[in-house]
This record gives sequence, structure tokens and C-alpha cells, in this order.
Amino acid sequence: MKTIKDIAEEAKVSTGTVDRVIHNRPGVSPKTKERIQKLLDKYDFERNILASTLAFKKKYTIATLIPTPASKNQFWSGPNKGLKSAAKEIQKYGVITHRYYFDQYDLKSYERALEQILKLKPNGVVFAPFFYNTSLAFVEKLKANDIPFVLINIDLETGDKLSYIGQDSFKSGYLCGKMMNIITAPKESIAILTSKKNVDSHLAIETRIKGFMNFFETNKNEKPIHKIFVESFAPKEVYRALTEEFSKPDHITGIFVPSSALFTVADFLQSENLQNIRTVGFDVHQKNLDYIRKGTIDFAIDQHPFEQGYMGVKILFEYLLLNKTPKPEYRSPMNIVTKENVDSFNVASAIEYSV
Amino acid sequence: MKTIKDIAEEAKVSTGTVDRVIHNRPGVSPKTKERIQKLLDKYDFERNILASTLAFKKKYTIATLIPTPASKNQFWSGPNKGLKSAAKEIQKYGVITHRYYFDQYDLKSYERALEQILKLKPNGVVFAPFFYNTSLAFVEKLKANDIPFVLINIDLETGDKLSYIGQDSFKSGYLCGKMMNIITAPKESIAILTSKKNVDSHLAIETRIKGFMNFFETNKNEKPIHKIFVESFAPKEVYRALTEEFSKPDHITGIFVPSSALFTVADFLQSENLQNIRTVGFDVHQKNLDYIRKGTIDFAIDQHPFEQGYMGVKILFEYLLLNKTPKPEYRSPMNIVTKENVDSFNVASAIEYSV
DNA sequence: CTGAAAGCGCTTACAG
DNA sequence: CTGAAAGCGCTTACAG
Repeated sequence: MKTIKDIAEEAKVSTGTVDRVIHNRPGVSPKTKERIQKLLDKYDFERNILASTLAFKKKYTIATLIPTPASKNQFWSGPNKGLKSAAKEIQKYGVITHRYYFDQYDLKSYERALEQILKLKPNGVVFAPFFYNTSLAFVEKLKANDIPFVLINIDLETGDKLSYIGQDSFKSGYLCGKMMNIITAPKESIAILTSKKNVDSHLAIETRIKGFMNFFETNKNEKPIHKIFVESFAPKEVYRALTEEFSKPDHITGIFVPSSALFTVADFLQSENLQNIRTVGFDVHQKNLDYIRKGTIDFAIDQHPFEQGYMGVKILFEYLLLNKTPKPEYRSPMNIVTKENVDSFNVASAIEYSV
Repeated sequence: MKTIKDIAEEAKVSTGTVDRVIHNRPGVSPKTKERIQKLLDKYDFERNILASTLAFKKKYTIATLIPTPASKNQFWSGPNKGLKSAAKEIQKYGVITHRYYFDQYDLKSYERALEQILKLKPNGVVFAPFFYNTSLAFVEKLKANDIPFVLINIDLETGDKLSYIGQDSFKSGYLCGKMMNIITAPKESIAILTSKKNVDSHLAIETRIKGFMNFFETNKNEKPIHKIFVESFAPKEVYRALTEEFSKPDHITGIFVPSSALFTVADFLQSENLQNIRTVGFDVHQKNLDYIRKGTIDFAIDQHPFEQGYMGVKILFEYLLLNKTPKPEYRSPMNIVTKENVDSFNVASAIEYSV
């Protein structure tokens, strides 16, 4: 493997000049440049990233923004761990990561965080774009400042993002449809449980529902599908809605929750001792986890939350420091999690990405 | 983040002495050593791997051994990709990887490969231990030469392995039992299809069957379970055995294949146009993949083949260069793959581990 | 037992 | 436009 020094000697120039050519920096005469470039090509020169990073002292700053991982919605603790893990890993390359958080039901808190990020003037941003219009405006500002950004969990149809990492919401809803279908008896009715609040701030929810419906539409459905609305997933609301439903003689036998709030349904089923109601939904955070282990939750689709955070930062890092242009999107795998395999997934995050 | 220089200054010694303490090299007085160690602990010192690797010129050699990824059994192309990917990644740290292969049905070819590895005298070995007794003898030789090793896919109950990466065969068989159970009608009979040859060389197969049976035993089974034996998974053999089975009036309605040969059953079902037979098995290689997409294969449990190869090399690398002692085992997640999520997994290996 | 110095391969002011 | 030199943080002979 040739080094810069080898090339410099052969071209009869200094290593500094070779370095200028490699990085396409100005200040080299066309003639010299060409001579060096030829040698570079000839030997298929690859610079030593270790040495390069070590010598390159410019510090990079990355800002990240996701909802606060509260107990309310523990999904975000996954991406948060991923963000932290990646941050720790790239710290030794001189990259400093600033993490910002917001309340996903509070537009104001989102706006405040965005403002802080702009004030920081980071070299790149990784964020989950809630609140559509505000997010689009933010993207415009990032563009104006030439700040690259990676979206995680929720996509925006803007061509300017560096990459998007997340699930295909429609397909994951469709998959839930399939799983619900095979665990419920023919002709029994099932329900989709949603909260107004949730659908408003989180675009994916609606798309998941469409996917779910679509499964039954395209697979000669014989199961009536109801929609049950709650104001929010507060226990009271859920209890009221489900108590009403289950007081009917021909009540539903399966419930689909297109969010991580699945456990609120499981709470109800357990306290009412309803054994034969099937449940399908999203995410494997602690509260859902317990119910998956018990079997109260039949199937949960995992979104690979850790990876979303981890990959987001990693992709930006590689773009900034290693000039690697990522793919425009990375679709997270749709893991089907159930009682019998749930514990095998704990290991996944234990295999922590390192070096 | 403190550097060696910082520590050296504070301890009033040279950087060389600090380096000696960090690496526990001889030639430091107990008193000095203690003083330096305290500072190291105090600041939670982590040495800069980049600088360390750059300065450290010793080259490492790693040998890997897996079955040849033939079209016959495409499972191994997954780990093979993982091995290659990891090898490429650690090459820049001066680690050279030698890959060896063998025919998994030919003990002699296995022995030949082992011999070559011993002759290479690598600093570490990553391998899939087929042929139990031969493998144990090999492990003894590695121990005698102080060569650490990582097992992938198949475990050996030896306390001397650095780590094992693979699935819990019993649990994955159990999971197959569950999936088979929910997609077949009550009281219908199902079958386990196995080949003598396979069970002999691959310990996991038998354990998967036990897990599968165990599901039905512990969940008030009403489904008779037959065993169908074939000499090998050659198309002829499979056709003969299944033709016989399906000529019966009350034939089975589900088939479990405890290996990646699931597609041979799908071949049969497709050519005989048998629509309502459910199939469950292992691995998502190309041939199974096609049938999963069509729905002929209902569920396949994925073993994370890429990760097995990748992690195996990575773990050994980190042990050798970074002094990281891995966990004694890393259990691969048990992904449930079906028509509706199969394509989301292609992405997983696209998110190639880098830097 | 300990330190001073050279070197790993690359980058970056600085001087000319 | 170009080169000489210092430096990134760590490791390693070498000298004492």
C-alpha cells in the first residue's frame, strides 16, 4: 500500500502538495497536479483514514433532535440510546454531539429546540420531523446554511435530505393486518384503536392504518373492522372506550393499535381478565415487553429504534468526515416480535456496535 | 478527554512510562506504576485507538473457516459476506484475514482446512465447528498454541472458546412450533421433514426438532405430529417421500423443515399445485426467498447469517487489538420472516457496518 | 527502572 | 505555487 510520502518522492514534490491534490485543494499548478494525479490513479491510492483523522484537527459538531424519551412513550428511549452510542463512538474522531429533545405533543417545545439548533450552527443535524409545516420551514433554513441533515423514524418528501432511516409505515401496517388475520377466527370482528392527538402529530400512524386496512381489502376480508377513537391513550380514556365495546354481545375479538400504546389495551384486558382477545401493534419498549412475555400482546412490530438513532448519527459522520454519500433511504427491518422470540432480541442491542 | 501526555505530565513521568503501565508491560517500579494507574482510573483514561494503531506496527492474522457457500446450501453465503465485510473493515488496522472453506458433508475436507489453519499460525480463529470430535481435537491444538477462537452458528461446550455467536436452536424450533400452530387448523396433522445426513453433521437440527415438539407438548396439542425421513434433500428423495404422504386421504396440512432445505418442499408443493399446505422452516437464502415472496413458504426463521460472520471477526479483532473481552455468547435474534416483511430485511445487510 | 527521541501517515499553518 | 516543519496521540527501540 503506497503512502503519501511514496507518491511525493516519485513525483518529486513534497507530501503537502500531494495532500493538496488528494483533497482537491487550490494552490497547485495544473502541471504538477496532473503528474501527481496520475500516480495516485496508477497506485489506486487510498489514504490512511487513521492517520488522516488523527492529523485533521477540525472539530465537527452534530445536533440531534428527537422527542423526550418519557415513560409515556418509551419508544424514543431506543433511538436515544442509539444516538448516545454513536456519539460516544465518534467522539474519538473529534466529533461533538449535542442532543436536543422536545415534547411530541407540544409544537412550541419543538420550535424552541429547532431555534437552539440553528443557533448552535452544527455541521449536520439528525432529527425526527414531527409537525409537518414547521419541519419543512426548518429544512429550508438548514439548506440556506448548507447544513446537511438526516431524518429518522418519520420521512419528509424533500429531496434535500441526506438520508432517511425508518420503516415503511404502510407495509408495517399491512404486516399487522396479516398477523391479526391469522390469529383471529374467520368472520369475527376486529378493531383499530387510535387517538386523535396521536394521529395529528405523527404522520406514520395514519399510514399504518391504511396499510392495515389494505391487507383486509386485498385478501377477501370476512372480518368487519371497526374503528374506536379515544381522545388520548390515558388509562381512563382507554378503559371507557373498551368497556363500552366489550359490553356488546358480539364484541370484537382483536384489537390493532397503530402505535406503541398497545400496552394500554393490555392493561385493560388483564384487569378485566379478557383472555381471548388478540392484540397486535408496535414497538418493544418495557411496558409492551412485559405483556409480550405474558402473551397478552400477541404480536408487536419492532422498528429497530436503537438502529435508527445509531445509523442516523453514523451516516452523518461518514458523510462529513469520510466523504461517503449515503443511500437516500434505509428502510428498517420489520421484526415480528412475540412471546417466543422476544428475548432473543435483547441480545441485538447487546451486540453494541463498536470500534 | 485526557491523553497520555496529560497523564505523563501530571504523574511527572515520560509518556513511554505511562504507555508501559497502560499495557501492563514490565519495567516500571511498583510505586510509579501505582501513581500512574491512579491517574488513569481517575480520568477514566481511554487511549486513542487511531493513534495507537498507527504507531503500533505489529500485524495480526486471523483465520476463518465455514462451509463453502454453495448453491446447495446458500445459508453460508450470509456468514461469508459478514466475514468479508469485517475483514475489509479491519484491514486498515493492519489485520490480515485468511478465509478457509470446506464441504460440510466431507469430513476429510474439514480436516484438510484445519491443518492449513494450524500451519498458518494465526493470531486467532473464527469457525463453525462441524464434525464434533474432530472439532474438539482442533480446539485442543488451538489451546496448546495459545490461539483464541470464536465459534459461529454451532456451539461446542468448551470453556475455552472466546465466544459463541448463534441462535438458541431449541428456542427457534419452539418458535417454529408456535407459528405452525397458528397457521394450521385445529386437529389437523402436521409433519417434520428431516434428512439423516443433515442431522449427523449438524447438531442444531436435532435440537430444533426437540424445540418444535416441545411447543406442542406444552401447549395442549391436538395436532398429530408425524416424522418423515428422507435420505437427503435431493429433489427426487423429497418428491418420493411427499408424494407418498399426500396420496393418503387424511394427509398432513403443515410441514416443518428444521433446516434451510425448506425450498425443496416448496418445489414439490408448487409443482403439484398443493395450495393449502402450510410450511415453516429456516433461513432466508435466495431459494427460500422466492417462495417466501410467493407465500409458498409461510414462515422462515432467520438466523442473521451476515451478523454471525461479521460479529465473529469483529469480536476477535477487538479482543486482539483492543483487549476487549467479549461475552461468552451472543444469541442471534430470531427473526420471523414472511411474505409481508421479507423485503424489509434486505435492507439490513445494506446497512453495512462501516468505519 | 526511566526518559528522550524518532516514527506511524497525514494535515496544516507558515514562509518564501 | 511549493516546501519544510510541526503536530495529531501513541509506541518503540535505544541510551543511560
